[in-house]
Amino acid sequence: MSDTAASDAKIHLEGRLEPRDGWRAETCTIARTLDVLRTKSAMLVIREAFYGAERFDEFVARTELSEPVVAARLRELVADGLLERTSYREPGQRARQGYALTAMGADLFPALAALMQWGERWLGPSGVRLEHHGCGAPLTVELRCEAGHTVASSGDIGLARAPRGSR
Amino acid sequence: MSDTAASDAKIHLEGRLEPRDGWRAETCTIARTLDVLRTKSAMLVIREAFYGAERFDEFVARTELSEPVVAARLRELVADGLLERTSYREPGQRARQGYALTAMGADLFPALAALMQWGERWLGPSGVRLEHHGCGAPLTVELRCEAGHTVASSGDIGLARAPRGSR
DNA sequence: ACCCTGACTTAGTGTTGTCGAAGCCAGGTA
DNA sequence: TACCTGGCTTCGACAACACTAAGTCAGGGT
Repeated sequence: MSDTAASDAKIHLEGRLEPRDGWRAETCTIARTLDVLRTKSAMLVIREAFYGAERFDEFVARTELSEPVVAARLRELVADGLLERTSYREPGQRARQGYALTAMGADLFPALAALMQWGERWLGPSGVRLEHHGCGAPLTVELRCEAGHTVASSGDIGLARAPRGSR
Repeated sequence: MSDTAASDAKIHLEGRLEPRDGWRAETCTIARTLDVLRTKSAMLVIREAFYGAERFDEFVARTELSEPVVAARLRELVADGLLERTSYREPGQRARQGYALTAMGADLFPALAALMQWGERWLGPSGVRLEHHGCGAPLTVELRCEAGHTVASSGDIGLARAPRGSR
């Protein structure tokens, strides 16, 4: 556990991310994001895409979901732009279809990694971990501000109205 | 968007996080984590806890969920150790109950922030953003390895069996 | 020409999540 | 003491999600 969390129990965002009110569900990015990742099964499909699954069967076997569910999720995720269809041909086989993450889908990686990190920390180790290719050091997800500070935990974070037109 | 993503479209974890097989659903941290965050409504409740909600009504009003659902999620999240009951008394009022994030719950912040960041990037801006208290600079979620490198995207990441007994 | 395999779809059914409306209880205020 | 408010719980109905089992279809191999 160490330094990061647990040093400050009972935080609930001091300063409270005040300007809550006035921007509700329609606006909220988290709600909108959860609408795209509709369900748990979608997350599992995406997880397997990261783990390298490409073919329908692989998704079915590895997610341990039923075929209809996998088919539905793949269709939706393609429609939403997280995955795209690819086709490939193994020698002596007919052309087959596969699925690959788009840039949009691949960019979910930090979120997946954050969930993974939380699970490792609080639900116990799983026996696998992410590491940086090349240097082999374990990966962590961190919050940093553009001024370069590493932000410890939810303590000193504020919610601000974004300056209009800023990305 | 800049440098981080989209520079490398169509990645699906090069190197493919190979050792997939042999560790399945029971083991997988992501699946276990999603079991705790059962449903979308649980995430919304946690989101509001971060935004400073403490009282039952606040959760109901702000999550826009029904009372029975909020009651059920709060009960479960308390049972799972993400929230804890508090009691407080406003002057001239009777003692009331509230809910606050525990260290375990608060530690989910990076995951929420990562989802938020993804949503802002790919689903369009919402008008709010997170910033570092004190310095006021916007926050980002980053993957870094312990050797200090910032890892661009899912490109150069590997999955390794964790050395036994490591945290 | 026939069979096989991969990639799905369709049909029927059970489970889980959510909702609105209403009810209940405890502690304060009037 | 009677009423009000916050914080729930109960009820009945509905929609979303998942599962099993079976069927379809296209292309290759034999």
